[in-house]
Amino acid sequence: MPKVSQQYLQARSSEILDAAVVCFARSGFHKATMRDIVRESGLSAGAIYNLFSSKQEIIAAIAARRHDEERRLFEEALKQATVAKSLKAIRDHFLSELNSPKQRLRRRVTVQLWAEAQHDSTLQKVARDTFAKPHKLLRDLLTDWQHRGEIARQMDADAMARFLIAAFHGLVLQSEWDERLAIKPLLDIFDVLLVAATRPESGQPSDP
Amino acid sequence: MPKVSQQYLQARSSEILDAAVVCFARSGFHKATMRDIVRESGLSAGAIYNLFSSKQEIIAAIAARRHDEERRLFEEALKQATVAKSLKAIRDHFLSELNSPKQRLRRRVTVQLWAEAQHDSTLQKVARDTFAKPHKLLRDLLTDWQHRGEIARQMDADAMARFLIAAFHGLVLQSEWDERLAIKPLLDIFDVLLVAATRPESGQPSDP
Amino acid sequence: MPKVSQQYLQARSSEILDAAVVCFARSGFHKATMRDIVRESGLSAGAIYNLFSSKQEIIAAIAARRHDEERRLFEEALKQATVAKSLKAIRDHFLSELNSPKQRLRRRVTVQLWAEAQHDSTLQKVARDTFAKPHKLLRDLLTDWQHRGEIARQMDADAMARFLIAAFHGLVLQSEWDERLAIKPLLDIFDVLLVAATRPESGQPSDP
Amino acid sequence: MPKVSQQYLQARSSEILDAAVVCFARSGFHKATMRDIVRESGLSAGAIYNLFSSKQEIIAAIAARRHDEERRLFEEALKQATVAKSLKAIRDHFLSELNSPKQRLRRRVTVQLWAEAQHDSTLQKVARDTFAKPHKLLRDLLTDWQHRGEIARQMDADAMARFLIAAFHGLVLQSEWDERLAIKPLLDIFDVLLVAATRPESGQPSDP
DNA sequence: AATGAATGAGATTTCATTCAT
DNA sequence: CATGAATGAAATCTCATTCAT
Repeated sequence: MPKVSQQYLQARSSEILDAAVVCFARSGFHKATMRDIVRESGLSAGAIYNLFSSKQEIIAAIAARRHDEERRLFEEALKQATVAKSLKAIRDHFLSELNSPKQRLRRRVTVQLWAEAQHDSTLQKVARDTFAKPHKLLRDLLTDWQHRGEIARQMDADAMARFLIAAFHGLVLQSEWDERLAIKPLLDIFDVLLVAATRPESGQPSDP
Repeated sequence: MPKVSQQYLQARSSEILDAAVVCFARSGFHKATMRDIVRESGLSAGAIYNLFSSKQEIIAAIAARRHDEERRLFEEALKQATVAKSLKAIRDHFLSELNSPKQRLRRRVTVQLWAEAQHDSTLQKVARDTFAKPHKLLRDLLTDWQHRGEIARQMDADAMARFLIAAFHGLVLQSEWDERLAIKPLLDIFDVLLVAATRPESGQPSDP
Repeated sequence: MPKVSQQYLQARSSEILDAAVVCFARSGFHKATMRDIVRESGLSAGAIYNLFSSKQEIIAAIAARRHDEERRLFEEALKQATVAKSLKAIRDHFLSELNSPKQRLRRRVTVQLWAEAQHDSTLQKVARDTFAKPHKLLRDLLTDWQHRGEIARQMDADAMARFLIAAFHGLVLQSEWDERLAIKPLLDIFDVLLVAATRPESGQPSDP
Repeated sequence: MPKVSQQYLQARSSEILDAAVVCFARSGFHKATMRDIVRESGLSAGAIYNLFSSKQEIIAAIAARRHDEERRLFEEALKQATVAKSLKAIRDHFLSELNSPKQRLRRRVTVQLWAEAQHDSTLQKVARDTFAKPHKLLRDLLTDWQHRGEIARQMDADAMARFLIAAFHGLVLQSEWDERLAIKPLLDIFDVLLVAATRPESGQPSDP
């Protein structure tokens, strides 16, 4: 007979992570103290250390949670009927998230994870995967499109996928620097890029 | 009549910042200690504190230096004879920097500055400016192109500039995650996007 | 339901203050280090900082404790049946304390508090109060005596109270400079002053 | 041939001590830094260290200067024609100094010297002497008076001198705590005490 | 299981003093 | 002699983590 249900533990863990995200978004990984997280979560230090063996592990758990969400999101998008619709779903998700106040904390912590991953091999692995998996899915989507002939064959799908994801990441930063980032024009730019890719002749870029 | 020349002090400051960048790139702003910087610089703690009144101020000075370099770089690019050449200079600079080992430390610290700026108003201001100035210059460059009729008028120059810079920033992250990021395909993608912009629905080809 | 009782915390605080007094008496506020206090108290740095948020706050707590003791002491003295007995109690307390070795540490720290209060507004307030309350009580005691006609009406009770307290304070210094200060002759001088006050020019002898 | 005249050095030393007194009065011995004194004096660190080999030595020189002034003052007072006039001169000097704004810095530093002397044997010696010499002179003055029969023989001249000096010292503290200390009533109290001493019968104190 | 007081290594910063120029 | 940049020992305080209750 388990002392507490698995479910209870998971809920408890989740609460802790939520509290930690609030603290980290507010003060950063290093300025936020365990005491802050204790206070924010309403639990005790001991209770937290029963579920996470260190502050670093809390950060890792946040990163892992992010990773899962990202993966699920891409998987959802890929269920669309056509490649075009899938791309549109991805586009819409990322861009609309950009100035959702509800996602603000999440975005702030994401930027910190990029920095922290430089010096923590666990986070590094998660960060790489969080990029690699969507990158692969997006690349395959574009490749699929190419094979169907709807997109220039000479277009490098891998690079295009990289480029799109890079832009999404860069826009996360811009949403930090500019509270009221206009999304609509960015949606259009995104489309321009994809439309460009669908014009075979554009595959041979001119010298701008 | 100062005992030591302005030039000497500037050189000394610069040495300190270089040492600090090495330490910060290696361990991160928070795990790198002042003692590390003292050791790396070969100076004494006091000598450093004569020029910078806190660790945070060293970080701010690194950010300011970055800001200046970025600005100078864009100004150089804008001296090119044509808009197309200016864009090419910018593209080449950013993309070639991406896997220059010499710039590796710099890139790592840049990512940390993004995170740190969230909780330090001085850095925040510098970060915003470091984005805003290039953004404005690039936007004006594209607008200029539009006015000359070499680019579709319905293209939103502001958003396009944002998007390009976002991609550069995002690629800085990817260069962290993938040591051997292939640059050539990305150069091509960049061109595709610009070509796309020059080939509006009206189908009028742009300046080659 | 606190994990440790209020009483326990108070006892712990008191131990820390005792240890601090030993260190401060030995080396002075500035030459005594927190490490000294940690060692002397047998606790850890963290345990001390849980109860006092800075070294300065420890000093303030010592001053406050002194203030309370002084107040209590005067209140005790005032419970005596007659004004004359109250004055005698006060006189005896202050003068006998002067070369009590047990109070030696306390006296040394008192002198330091006078100096420290010049540059710390919290201590300044406490120092002022520690003087003002006894001064008021003593003044009122003397005034009471005047109203009963047992002391010359032209005597300035406020100034007399000031003068007596000044002498007590000055003798604290002398006890520093002269380890074997003779108390008896000072008791006599004190009485002379009071007797003088009771024999105004009108030559009416006072209450014996 | 002396590089610089003796006189010049003395003037320079004096300037340094003046600057130091300003700094010490403002911030206390420990919070005032050598850099503060350098700035206040308008000299360089090296120039100061040529004349004083340490900060502690500057403090000692301030104490010594005080000592000399005090001694000179008493010697002046003793030149008066009668004992009564000498006492009056001493009384007037000390009490009038109490709220002279010009002497304010001096008084503040005096209090600090009392504290500092506890942990510096050089200062301790000076402090003791600064008390002992006036004490002896005052005691002898009172004894002289006794021998002339103008004061009760059973009065303890030593204790009376101690008591008076104690009161002067205590009033220095009160002038710190009460910016507008009224002097006149204190002058009167002082006189009452001396008058009491001149009444032989008061030598046998009653029990107050 | 839960609690939160205690731990103590280690971080940043200061500042009296020196000495090359 | 004067200067003031450099030194570096040492001080205060923090905070992730533990463990007796």
